[in-house]
Amino acid sequence: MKPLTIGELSAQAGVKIPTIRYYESIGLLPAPLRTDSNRRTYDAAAVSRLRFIRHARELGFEVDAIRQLLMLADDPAHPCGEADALARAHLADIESKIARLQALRAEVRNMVEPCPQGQVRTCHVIEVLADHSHCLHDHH
Amino acid sequence: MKPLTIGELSAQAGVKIPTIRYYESIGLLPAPLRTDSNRRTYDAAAVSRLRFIRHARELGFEVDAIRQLLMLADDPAHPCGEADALARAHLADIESKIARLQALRAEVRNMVEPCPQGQVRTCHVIEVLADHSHCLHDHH
DNA sequence: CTTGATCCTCCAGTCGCTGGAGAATGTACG
DNA sequence: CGTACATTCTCCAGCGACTGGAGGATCAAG
Repeated sequence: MKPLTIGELSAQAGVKIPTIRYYESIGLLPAPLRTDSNRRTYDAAAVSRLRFIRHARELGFEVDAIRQLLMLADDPAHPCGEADALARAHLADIESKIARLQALRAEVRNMVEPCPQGQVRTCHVIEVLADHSHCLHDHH
Repeated sequence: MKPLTIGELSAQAGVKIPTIRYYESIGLLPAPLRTDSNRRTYDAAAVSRLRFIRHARELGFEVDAIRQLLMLADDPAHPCGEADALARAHLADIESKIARLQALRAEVRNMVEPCPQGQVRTCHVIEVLADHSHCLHDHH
């Protein structure tokens, strides 16, 4: 197969060119071969790897977690438990984010709803922000 | 009232000292008076303002939004609609974040659950990440 | 008077990119 | 073959919202 330019890799994987170079610089992508004129050349494996990275990023995995997942993926004989543990930790993280955002939504709703569209002097939004005791919860 | 040091302000408002200086540098907090030996001195109004900022940050408002809210709060005769609009925009943002995280949670659950604890070769986590087509949705 | 806490400024780092400058190539058209 | 334009290269700076360290000055207590 003929090798790909960075632009083609970018198009095929859906990742911007500067981001590809950034991933290389932090060691997520291996440094590719270069042409005589110093341009990066990629093969199909690079497309897969970059898609893997992109997908994991879209799912909210941090770069360090992706680094571990890639190492695991590179070793097919490796027991699955570690990848599973990473994903489960990520799931727990997502769930706590959801819970916090839901509490937050309740606060902000409480802030917005009784606003009588008057002046700032009597505005519930400003008042709530100025005084924490108007909050539904105080754990934040 | 006797003025506060930056450390006292920090303790009373629950905001770290470097963060206070940072807020001053970006114009969220006005530059305070200084002692003869160049130390910052604050009054009770600074505590309120900083608490307002902290509270808004905890509720996830961005600094730019807080800047606007502060200007509104500083002008009691101002109509309430703008503060309300800011809060409502923020509410919509929170709701979309929750929706995205819930979709994400479904993906990651789908990734984790059927994992038979075998080897990476057959690991669902790795497989899903490597191939987007295993996803429940493809809008991400 | 000494010790340790607090404060000052400045600068660099965090994370995950993003984009610009300026130079060197590659490609397409006439 | 020349010219124009697209693409790529490296390096560096910036985003947001802090955080922390270095190195020095000053304060408060014993």
